[in-house]
Amino acid sequence: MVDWLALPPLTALRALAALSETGSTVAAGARLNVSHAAVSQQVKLLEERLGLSLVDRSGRQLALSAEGRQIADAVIEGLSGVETVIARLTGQEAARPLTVSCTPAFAGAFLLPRLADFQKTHPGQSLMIDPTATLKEVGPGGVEVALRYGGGDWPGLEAELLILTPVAIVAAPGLVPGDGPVNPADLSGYPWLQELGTSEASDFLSWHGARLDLSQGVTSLPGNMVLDAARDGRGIAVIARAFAEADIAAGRLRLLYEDRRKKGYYLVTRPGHLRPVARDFIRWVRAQARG
Amino acid sequence: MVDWLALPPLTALRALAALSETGSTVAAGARLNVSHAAVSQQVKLLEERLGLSLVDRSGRQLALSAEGRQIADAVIEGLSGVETVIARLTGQEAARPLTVSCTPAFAGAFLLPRLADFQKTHPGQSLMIDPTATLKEVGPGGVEVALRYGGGDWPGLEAELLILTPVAIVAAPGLVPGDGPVNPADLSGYPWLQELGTSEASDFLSWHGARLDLSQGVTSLPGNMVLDAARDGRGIAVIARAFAEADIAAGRLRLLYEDRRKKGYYLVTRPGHLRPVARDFIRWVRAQARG
DNA sequence: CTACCATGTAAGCCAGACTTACATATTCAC
DNA sequence: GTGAATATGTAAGTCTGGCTTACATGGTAG
Repeated sequence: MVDWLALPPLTALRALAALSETGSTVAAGARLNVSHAAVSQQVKLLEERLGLSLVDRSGRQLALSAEGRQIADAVIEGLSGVETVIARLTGQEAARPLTVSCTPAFAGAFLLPRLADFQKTHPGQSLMIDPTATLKEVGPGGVEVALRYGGGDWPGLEAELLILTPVAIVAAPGLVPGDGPVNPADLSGYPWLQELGTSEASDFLSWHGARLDLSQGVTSLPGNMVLDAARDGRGIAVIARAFAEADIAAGRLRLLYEDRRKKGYYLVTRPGHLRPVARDFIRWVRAQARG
Repeated sequence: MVDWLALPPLTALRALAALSETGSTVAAGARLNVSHAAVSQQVKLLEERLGLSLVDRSGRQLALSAEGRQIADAVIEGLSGVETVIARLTGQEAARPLTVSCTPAFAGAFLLPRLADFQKTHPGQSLMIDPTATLKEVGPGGVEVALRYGGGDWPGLEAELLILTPVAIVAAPGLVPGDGPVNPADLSGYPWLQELGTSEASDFLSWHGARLDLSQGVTSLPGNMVLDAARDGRGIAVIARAFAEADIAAGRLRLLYEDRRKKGYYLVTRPGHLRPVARDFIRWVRAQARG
């Protein structure tokens, strides 16, 4: 147990150590990036504090006394250990790939198609994508950035809105003819489509399930196959509107209903420091979302 | 080789270490005698500096991350080593007897008769007397204080005049009758007396030797026997005047000649810090010399 | 003798370290 | 549920330890 209050000023110990390494106040000052006078005064203060003679001043050049040397050696050894640990940790951290957690929908629709650009604009930075339907634990040493769909209110985490996009119900015009919004409760007798392994649609369905006619079943399909099946008129799709936007605009899909809740894709991080690679990634994702 | 400039602020490292020991900014602050806010800010600065997340802030109470713990452990270990060395050195130094070097004449005439008083007024302090005719090396770890006879100009050392006392030539009035000063060259046919093992008289004799009649020889006697022999008329004594002062005043010895050179007994130390026991001793000797 | 270099000291400056005040969140007891 | 206690963070102001600057002294080399 170190008695912190009894320990002499660390600045003075450091000055003695640098003097020990160099044998000169001028050189020690250069090492510490201070003037020789600062070193001289710190060492003198240390002598007074400890009641020891740490320096032999009988010659023109200073020499450390036996006591001075012992203390300086201990300081150098101690702080050398600290330096080593820090170098190891910051080195590890710098080299470790960034782990990004996101839904498979987002990975497939947004991230993977753009990954080559990130790698081109950020050479040497590596990325690991952890595709999960649920929010993974976010924090140092694991998932550092999550791209999640939701309302942005994850407790203990910081969330920055990336793309505001509600869940939408869409269908091919041929399947559900007509114009304008439809009350979801009126959509009966249709098969439903959702994306396999994501939470966006299933959250919506579990929220609205009591009010929908799901008697014809809900089919879960992976990735873009939901959109394909919807366009082909094989069912009503529940999907994040952003992903259906192009088809809606082109008239291939009709927007039947849009969820009122403000939901979207967020950049989610844990409060605390982010590594440079994480910060780079966040900046890049922002730019990509802005398009 | 520690890269001093790359090392983070030692104050911040210390704050992290104290936080690691306590798990609370408030308790760490108490340990360091600073406010909790100081600890909080230092740790945060350290995180920013290193680009690492050192603390897990997800709960009410702080917990160190794996990295934070590693660094804190290294700091504690390193400074604990420094603390141990310092404790050992200051402990040793405090307990080590003070070594005082002086001429046998001074030891016999001044120091030893008074030693009981020093020991009475400074319980627990121990003294070692190193009686030598010549000036011993003065410095930390060895002779810390010397009581020397001379002109006070020892290079590289600090000298404080204690007793100004020239060398004197004295003799019993019966041996050398008369009154007033005598030219030393006129003292021929007499045997001479000096103190054995001291430098005061022998320095004088070697300085004046060419001008004195030493044909009847120079007898070296220990300690007070010089004064005894002089009083008995067995020879002319060369001695520091201070030691013959009482006999001169009482008329037992006649002052024949007094050296012009300003010489005396000096407290001699090496520049640098003195241990408390050395400082106590010096203070005491001063008081004793003042009478 | 001059120039250069090393160290020490004193005095003034100033930025890092700290305090203080306030805010927010959590926990506990009633 | 409410209020009190406790923990941490943040911002802004304070202050003092650490530093710079200027000067002095001493040693060395040419």
